[in-house]
Amino acid sequence: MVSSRNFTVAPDNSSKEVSLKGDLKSRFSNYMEKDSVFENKDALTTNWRPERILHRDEKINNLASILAPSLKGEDPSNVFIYGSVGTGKTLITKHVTSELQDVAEEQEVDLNIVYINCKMKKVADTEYRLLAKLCEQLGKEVPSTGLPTDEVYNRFFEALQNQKGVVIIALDEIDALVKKVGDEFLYNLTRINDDLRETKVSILGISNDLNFTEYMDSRVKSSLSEEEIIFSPYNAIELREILQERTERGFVEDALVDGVISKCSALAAQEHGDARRALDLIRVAGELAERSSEEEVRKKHVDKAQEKIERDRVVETVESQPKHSKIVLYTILDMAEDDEEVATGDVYSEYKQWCGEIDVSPLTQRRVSGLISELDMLGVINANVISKGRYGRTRQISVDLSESIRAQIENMIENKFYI
DNA sequence: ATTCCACCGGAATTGGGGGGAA
DNA sequence: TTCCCCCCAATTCCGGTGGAAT
Repeated sequence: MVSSRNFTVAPDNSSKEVSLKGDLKSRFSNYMEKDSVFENKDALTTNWRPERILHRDEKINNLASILAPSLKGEDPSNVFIYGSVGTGKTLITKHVTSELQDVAEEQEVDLNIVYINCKMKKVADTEYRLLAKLCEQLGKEVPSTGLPTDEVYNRFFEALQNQKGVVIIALDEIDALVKKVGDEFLYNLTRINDDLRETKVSILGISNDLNFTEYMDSRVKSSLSEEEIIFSPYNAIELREILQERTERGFVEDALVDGVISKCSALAAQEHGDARRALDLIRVAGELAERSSEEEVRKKHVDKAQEKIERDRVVETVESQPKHSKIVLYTILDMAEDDEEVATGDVYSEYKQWCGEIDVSPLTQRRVSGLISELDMLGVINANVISKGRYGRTRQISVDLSESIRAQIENMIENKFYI
């Protein structure tokens, strides 16, 4: 703040600044005047709610009819929605619940719908935080830490008692939370109705994992999946229609060269029929076209977009890893350069060497082993446990990153540790 | 059919940092 | 201030285990 004030007031060498400012100004105004390929970029993001939702009529009706009893003050059955990423689960849930809410308001029915994404880091990714978030949504603030979980649970209960009517709790990405903290909280949630008088709670769980029920206690399973809706992936044709619809809103006319939409849908269809991916591809392709001052989005931009999305994803995940994870990754990158595949033990001894050089005390092998499997799950490296018979079992670690991504990561880590 | 390596991976625990409430 | 809580990385302990070698 201080420095910016100094900068604008500085009286001397003003000529330099003026011209600099002028440059910047003209650059900004150029930017403003330049014909954008985008008409409304929001329409190309996943949280945009299109007025027409394609290829999901059946699911919408299905969910609507399950939740409808709430308008009569009856508690709807608990629902479980399954489907892999980008199949429209969240979109449909938000759509149906907001319509439901509107009708409830018109009819003056007591209905409260709470939507929480359980994967939100530091927000709803533990039992405590989920309950705290639920309280908050029901209008009862709870400190973000400090209290015993029981206490938060009590406050949540009180908040519910003050609601009256039906409360629908939508828990998105619930599989991630259960895998992390177990299913006990769900058991409590499903049984909460037994103790409530005026309020009725029903739960709408959304899971990316189709085999998720296996992680749950059978009692929880049966009460939670009174109703189930399964979302199957979109095929390439459906994806194309969805993109067609969105791009009409998102891009200016004729901004897309023929075949660009098909290309995006085909690529996304290959990757499990993921509509989110398709949208990301075409949006980023547009951004790249715009950045290189072109007025049309071409197929080459889609290729670049795919590379950029992957690079951003990897760089971002690596950046958010703890210190030692980065060091471990660095040693793996270094070793896998000449050796195709490396074993955990090799990585560990090399890792200890690095730690010595940069004056960091090394972690145990157990921990490093854990870090390696985390990096594997994050899709940064590949690791498979194999048996070398007489010579033990270990992970076979390999790196399958494009040269540019790899270089960028190595650079980032080197800068961080002055290697 | 056994042996036995070089780890894997679950579980329990710790320790330091977040923060209540009284 | 004291005592309690939660969170997360990390440690300690330890019971497995696939399959080449014997």
